[in-house]
Amino acid sequence: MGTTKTSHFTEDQNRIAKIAKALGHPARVAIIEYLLKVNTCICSDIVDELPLAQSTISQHLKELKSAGLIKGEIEGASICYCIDEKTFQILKSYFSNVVLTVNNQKCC
Amino acid sequence: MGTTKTSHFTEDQNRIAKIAKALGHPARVAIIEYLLKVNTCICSDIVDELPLAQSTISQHLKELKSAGLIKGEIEGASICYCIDEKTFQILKSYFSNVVLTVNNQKCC
DNA sequence: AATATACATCGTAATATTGCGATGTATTAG
DNA sequence: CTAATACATCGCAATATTACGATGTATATT
Repeated sequence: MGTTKTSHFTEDQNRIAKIAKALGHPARVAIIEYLLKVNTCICSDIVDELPLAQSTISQHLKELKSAGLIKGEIEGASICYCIDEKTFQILKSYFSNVVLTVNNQKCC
Repeated sequence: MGTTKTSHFTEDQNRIAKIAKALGHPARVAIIEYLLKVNTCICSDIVDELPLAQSTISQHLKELKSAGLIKGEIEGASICYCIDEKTFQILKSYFSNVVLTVNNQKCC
């Protein structure tokens, strides 16, 4: 027990769940919002920005990257992280669709 | 340790994180999609639909409700659950905004 | 009143997440 | 070559999540 029964759900449901899960932590939301604010790709600045240890930030970045929410590119000694637009587009479409569908139905 | 440092982040970041976290499980995504499909509010049907025990479904519904993603209304002996449009509207707006902001910036 | 239906909650086992310090690896600076 | 900078990864402790069966509570049926 304790393990999510991934295989019982559709690929799409698992995909959305994985992306949502990656955003399911305030630090990771904060990282995304920071990346949006600074326009350009930044990396170790995030460690200065957030009240978390470097190793913790690194872990969060790993999760965001693995969910496709950010991209990272080696730039000399440091790594340039930035928003991965495609995945956010998926979220936008997904929720736009949900709202559209809900609009056409009455609720309890 | 092991606890999220909620207090270090903005209310908004915690709110988005909580909603995203609630969607961060394929079973809960499946529940939302099921509710979208059946148009009307349903309840114990979800137990028949998903390969999970009744107690597990009940827990998932509790999380979805606490995040504001669904509403539940007592209807005799059963409870009528349905999508809470407002929260999905928040998500739609949030991600629309992200996509808009990203569009105006170049990346690595 | 007794039973059935529809949930919610409790207890608990297995596993995952969060966070940190310490350590490892690669690039850059001197 | 050495030291510094910029990360990633490891190992651990604390806590949270997932899932289930068992049990509790409320309404509905007989």
